[in-house]
Amino acid sequence: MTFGKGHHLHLIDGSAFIFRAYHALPPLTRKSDGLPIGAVSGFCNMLQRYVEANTGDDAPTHVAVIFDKGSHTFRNEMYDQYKANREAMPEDLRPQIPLTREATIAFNIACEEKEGFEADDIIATLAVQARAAGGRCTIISSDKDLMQLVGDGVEMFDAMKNTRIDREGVHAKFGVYPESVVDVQALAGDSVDNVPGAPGIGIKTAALLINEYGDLEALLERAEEIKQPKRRQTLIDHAEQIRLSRKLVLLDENTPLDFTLDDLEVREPDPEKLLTFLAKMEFRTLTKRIADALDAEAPVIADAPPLPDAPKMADVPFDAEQYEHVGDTAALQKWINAIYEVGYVAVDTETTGLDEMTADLVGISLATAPGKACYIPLIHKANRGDDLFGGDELAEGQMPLEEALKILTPMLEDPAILKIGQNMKFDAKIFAQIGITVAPFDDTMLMSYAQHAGLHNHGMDALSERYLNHTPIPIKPLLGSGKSAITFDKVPLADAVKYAAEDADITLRLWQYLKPQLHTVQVTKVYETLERPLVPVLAAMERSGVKVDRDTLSRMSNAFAQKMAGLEDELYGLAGRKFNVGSPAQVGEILFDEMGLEGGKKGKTGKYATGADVLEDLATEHELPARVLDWRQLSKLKSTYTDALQDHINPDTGRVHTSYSIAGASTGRLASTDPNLQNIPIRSEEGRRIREAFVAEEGKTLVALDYSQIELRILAHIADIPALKEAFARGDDIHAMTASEMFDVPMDEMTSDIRRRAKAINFGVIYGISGFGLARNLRIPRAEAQGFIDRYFERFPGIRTYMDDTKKFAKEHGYVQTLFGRKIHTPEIASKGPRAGFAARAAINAPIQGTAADVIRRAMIRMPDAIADLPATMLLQVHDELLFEVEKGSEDKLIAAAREVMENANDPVVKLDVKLTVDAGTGANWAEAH
DNA sequence: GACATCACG
DNA sequence: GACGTACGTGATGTCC
Repeated sequence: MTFGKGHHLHLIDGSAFIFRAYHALPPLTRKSDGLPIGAVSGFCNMLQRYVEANTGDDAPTHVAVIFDKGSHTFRNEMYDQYKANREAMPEDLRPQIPLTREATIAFNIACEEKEGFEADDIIATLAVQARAAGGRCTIISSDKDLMQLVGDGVEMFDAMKNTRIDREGVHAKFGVYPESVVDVQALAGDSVDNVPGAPGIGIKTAALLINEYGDLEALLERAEEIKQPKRRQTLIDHAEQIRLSRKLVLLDENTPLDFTLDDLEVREPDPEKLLTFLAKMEFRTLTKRIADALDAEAPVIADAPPLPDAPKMADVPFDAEQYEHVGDTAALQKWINAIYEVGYVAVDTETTGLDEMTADLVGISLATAPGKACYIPLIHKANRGDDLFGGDELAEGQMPLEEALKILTPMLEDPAILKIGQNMKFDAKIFAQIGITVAPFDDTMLMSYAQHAGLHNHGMDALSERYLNHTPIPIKPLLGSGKSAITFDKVPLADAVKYAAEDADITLRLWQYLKPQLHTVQVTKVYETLERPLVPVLAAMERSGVKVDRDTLSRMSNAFAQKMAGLEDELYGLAGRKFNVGSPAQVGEILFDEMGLEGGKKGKTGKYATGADVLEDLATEHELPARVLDWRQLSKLKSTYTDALQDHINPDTGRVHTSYSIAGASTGRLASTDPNLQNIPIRSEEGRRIREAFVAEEGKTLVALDYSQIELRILAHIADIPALKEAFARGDDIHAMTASEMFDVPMDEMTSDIRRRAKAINFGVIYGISGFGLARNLRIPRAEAQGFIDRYFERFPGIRTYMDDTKKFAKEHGYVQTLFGRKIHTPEIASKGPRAGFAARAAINAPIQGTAADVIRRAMIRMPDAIADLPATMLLQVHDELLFEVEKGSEDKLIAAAREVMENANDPVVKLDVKLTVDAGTGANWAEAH
C-alpha cells in the first residue's frame, strides 16, 4: 500500500515520551536485579494508552516512534554552544534508553532514528513527505520546536493535555502562524537549547516585529526604521547572531532516510513478543492489562528473590581450606591468566603494620570469583620470632619478592584490568612505596559509604556480616595482643593463607553485590565523582606529609610542663590538699563538697560536671576553678599536641603523615587520624603558636587557602534567602548584616556584641537551632533566645521552610541529600523521644555540611591537574581549607591556580546563586600562612 | 572500655 | 504538655 490520499501518519516524539515518563514516576527498579526501570514502565504505559486511544474511525494508517541519536548534530557544527548548557542525562535513565527502543519494537511499532540527526528533523522530513503525498500527519508531541510544521494537513497532538494543536493553536502560542514561527524563535532565542537569539527580545516582541515587517530578513534589512532606540540597536548589533539562530531552529526537511513512509504502516502487535518483553521487565500490572486487551494468557512473573536486606550468597559457601597458597612463578602465572580471562581481580595486601608509611609488604592475596582466592606470601619468616636464635630466616614456599612483583606489576597497572579492594587507599599507599600505581580500581568500602552513610560503618567485618552472612576470620588470634603481639610476617603460612585469601574472597563477593546496587540506590555519580577519585589524591597528600619542627614542639612542651607544675602548687594551696588536677571527679569533689560552691550538678554517672562552661561561671567568683581551667588548657596542648606530635614525626621523612578516613563522617566530610591534623589549635593565642611548628621545607613556603563562610553561603542558596544572597553578592560582613536586619541597628552603628549574637544565631541555624541551645551558647534566658529565633524566621522566612521541608523529607525517606546527590541516612528520625530531636537537627545540618564537603572534595580531585606545572604540593585538608607547600617565587601562581579550582568547584553540575570565595595566605609556617 | 573533656571546622 | 537539645569529628586521661 503506497502512502497517499486518505492515509494518516502518526509520528510520536520518543524522547519526549521518555523524559515525561522518567519525571512522572518515582525511581522504580526491577525487583530481581535492581535495574532502574521507571522510565521504561511509564513509556510502555504511554504507548499502551496511545494504542487504546487510537482505534476508532480516525485511527492512523501509518505510525512511528522517532528517537534522537547521538548528541552531536549538524547544528553543533554551526554553533558549538548549541544545547551546551543541557544537563547530563540522569545516571539511572541512561540504561533505560535502549529498553525504550526494545519496548517500541515489542509493541510492533516502527522505531526510527538516525545518527547525527535530531528526532525533530526526521519528524519534519516525514511530515513534509506525507503532506506531499496528499495524506495527513499528526505529530504526537507538544514541543514548540515542531510547531513550524503545522498546517496543510499536518497537526500536532498533546498527549498529556489531550488537545490538538492546529494553525490557530500555534498562533495562540507564538503570536504568528506556523510559517513565521522560525523567525520568531530566531529573535526570541531559546535558553533550553542555548539558541542565542536577540538579547532582550522575547516571543511577544518578536511576534510584534515579524507581524509588522513580514519576515525576518525584511526586518533585519529595515532595522534602521525601528523607533525604539534600544531595540533598533540590538537588531543591528546582533543581526548575524539572529541569522545563525534561525538556522539552528529551522528543521531539516531533507534528512536522508533509509526507509519510506510505506515502511511505517500500522501493524498488529504479536501478543507473545509483547508480553514476553513486559514480563522480562517484570511489569505485573501492565502485563495483565495488555494480556486482557489482546485476549491472551498473561505470562507468570516469578517473585523476586529476597533482596537486599538479607542477601544469601550461599551458592558458594566460604571454605578456607580451598584457598590456594601460591609459592612459585608457575602458580602465579596461572592466576594472572585467570585474571585476564575475567578482566578484574580483588586484591588485598598484608603488611607488617597499619601505618602505611612504615609498614612493609608481607604478601598479596587475589580473588577472581566467589571462593576462588589465593595468597602469595613474600617475606614470611620461618618462625614466630620468639625463638632467640635464627629468627630472620625466610619461610619455605615463597618466591622472591622481585620475581613476584615482576609478574604482578603489569597486571596491577594494566588499564584493562579492574582492581577491586576494600579501603584501597591503604593498599595503594603500600604499592606506591615500591613504585607501583594501582589503576583502575573499585573500592567496596566507598561503594557501601556512597549508599549507606549514616546507617552503619563500612569496615569489611560489618559488610561481610551484613551482606554475606559470614564472620571473617579474626586477626587477633593470629597476631596476639599486647607485648607478645607479632607482625603478620611471623604468622605461619598455613594460617596466613586462610586469613589473607579470605579477605580477597570477601572483597570480591562484596563488590559483586554492591556494584549493581549503586545504580539502584542512584549514587553511581556520587561514587564515581566524589569518592573513588579522591583515593589517589589523598594517598599522595598523606605520603607527602607536612614538615614539623621537633625542637619548637619540644621547647613548648618544656615550657608547658613548668607552667603546669607552678599551677599545681598553687591549686594544692587553694584546695588545702594535694589532688589530681586531671581528674574531673576530684575537681568536682573539691569545688562542690569541700569548698561548698553552689551550682554543682551531677550527671548520669553520679559525678559533678566540671566542664569548661561550668568552671567559667565559677571563675568569676573564685580562684581555684580559674586556675583549673588554665591547667587544663596547658595539659591539653602538651599531651595532645606538643608531646604527641613529636611521636608522629616519621624518622625517614622528618614529616608528619596523617591518614584521612573517607568513609568515616556521615556527612561526607573527611576525618583525620594518627594524628588528627584537623584540630590543631588556633582559637587561643597560646595554642595557635603550635602552628609555628608546622613549617615549610628550606626554600619553600606554606600557602593556605580557605573558603569564606562556605556553609552560610550554601545555606543562603539551599534555603533560598534573598537577603543573605544579596549580602554575599555585595561582599558584606554577613554577621553584621544579620545583626542589622534582626536588631534594627544600622551597619555603621554596629557593636561587636550585637554582631557576636547574630553570629551565634547564624551558626545556630546551620546546626538546627533550638531556643535552649542558643540560650546556653549566648548565656541568656531561654525566652530571650526564643525571641531571637522567632525574629530570625520572620526576617528570613526561607529558613523555616527549609528546616520544615528537610525534616519532612528525612521522615519520609529516611535520608537527606546534598546538592550533589550524596545521601546521608538519618534512621533515628523515626524513633520516639529525644533521639528524634537529635536526628532532626542532624538532618537539617547534613545537606549544608555535606554540600560544603562535596565542594572541597571536587576541588581536591581537580587540584593535581590544575597545579601539575607548578613546583607545589597539596598537603592538608581541614574541612574548608587546603594547605600547600610551594617553592619560593611561585606562591602567586599557585594561589591563582588553586583559587580558580576552589571557587568553581561546584561547576558544572551544580549552579549556585551565591559565589564561593577563597581567602589565601602565605608564610614560613602554618601560623603565618593562615 | 566508658566517660568526660577539649581541640578543630 | 513534658522532655532534653545546638552540627560534625579525634585524642587524651581517669577510673573501673
